[in-house]
Amino acid sequence: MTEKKEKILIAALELFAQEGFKSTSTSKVAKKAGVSEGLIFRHFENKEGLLEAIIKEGEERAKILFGDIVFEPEPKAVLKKTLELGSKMIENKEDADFWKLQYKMKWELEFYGEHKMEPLELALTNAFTKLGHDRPELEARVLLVNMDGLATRYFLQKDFDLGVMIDYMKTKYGV
Amino acid sequence: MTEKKEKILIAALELFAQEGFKSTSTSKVAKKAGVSEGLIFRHFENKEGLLEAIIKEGEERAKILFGDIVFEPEPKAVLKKTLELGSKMIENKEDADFWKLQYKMKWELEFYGEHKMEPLELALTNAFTKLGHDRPELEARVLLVNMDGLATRYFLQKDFDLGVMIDYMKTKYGV
DNA sequence: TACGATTGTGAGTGATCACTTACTTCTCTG
DNA sequence: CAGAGAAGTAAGTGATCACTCACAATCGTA
Repeated sequence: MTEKKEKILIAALELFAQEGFKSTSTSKVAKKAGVSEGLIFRHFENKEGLLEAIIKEGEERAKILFGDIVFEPEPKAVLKKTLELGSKMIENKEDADFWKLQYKMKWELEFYGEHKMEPLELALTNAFTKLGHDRPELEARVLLVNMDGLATRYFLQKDFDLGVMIDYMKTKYGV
Repeated sequence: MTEKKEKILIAALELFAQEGFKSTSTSKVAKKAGVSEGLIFRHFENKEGLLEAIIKEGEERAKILFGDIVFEPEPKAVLKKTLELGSKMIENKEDADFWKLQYKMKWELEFYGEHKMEPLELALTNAFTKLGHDRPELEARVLLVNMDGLATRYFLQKDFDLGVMIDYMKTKYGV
């Protein structure tokens, strides 16, 4: 990975997360990265290839984040860690940009990457089962739907206080 | 409102909801509506003016939907009707397109129309107060965040069963 | 029916899009 | 240090973009 290739990836992540994929021109990415436009197409097959490279890099982040939850044996700790995912996703600028891009792409490409969430959903279902819930699979889905709602609000509503909401939900779930 | 102007609005709503605002060209709208591209700019100042006209028309829908909840005196009925909003939003194709467009625009333009939700949030806070909740304003926000999550899933996840989720949440809230 | 206003068309406009090409500069290795 | 391959550039390419303009058809009304 050369220095300029890295600059292209970082500039593209930031711009795609801010303005969307289709609305960001390759010339804009090149300008922001401080390279010639042609270089983008030397390193990536096309504009979509650039997006794929960003997503692929980010999926490593997701594996680390989710892994910590999936292998947690204590059911209450599973709930706690899931709720705290929200804070972890935005701990630094590049992470926040990546997760924002993930949500943005869902709407731009109309594709919900449900398979990515499957292990998390299973871990939550398992946790709710252990905690004696009547409909653990629905309870798990409610929690995940809630997380989607929290992400929507956090990324789009300037004054939304994510911390307060997560704390409140923790007390609701008793964790 | 001439017949062709109406056709432009309907075609644009469908295309904007499907492919997004920026990614839909005016020539595509004209083709779908069966009119010349120039006519779009005779009836609307520019492409954004066309979008504004669609949003404005749709806001009447929102007022009707929300009004029924805001003026409901019985607190449990407020919760019930709020949860049932989800089903009402997608009762017919044009309504579903409009609400999908609303969510899509939030992400495309990065602007959460929080003021639109204010009366609903107040009504919910009031309902949770009457029902004796400790933190009614947070409880109201949790419910609205959940609705955002449900919308995200319904519009983006093909196999998402909205009815089951709404029914389950109704039992959770005891309504 | 005459005529002004509105509605509608189709062929433009320059700007910008993703991407290519011809070329130069750097870097690494035998 | 020669030379090959990788990295990088600048100036293009045709296609498509939002939008305009000159003109024609249609309409409401006096």
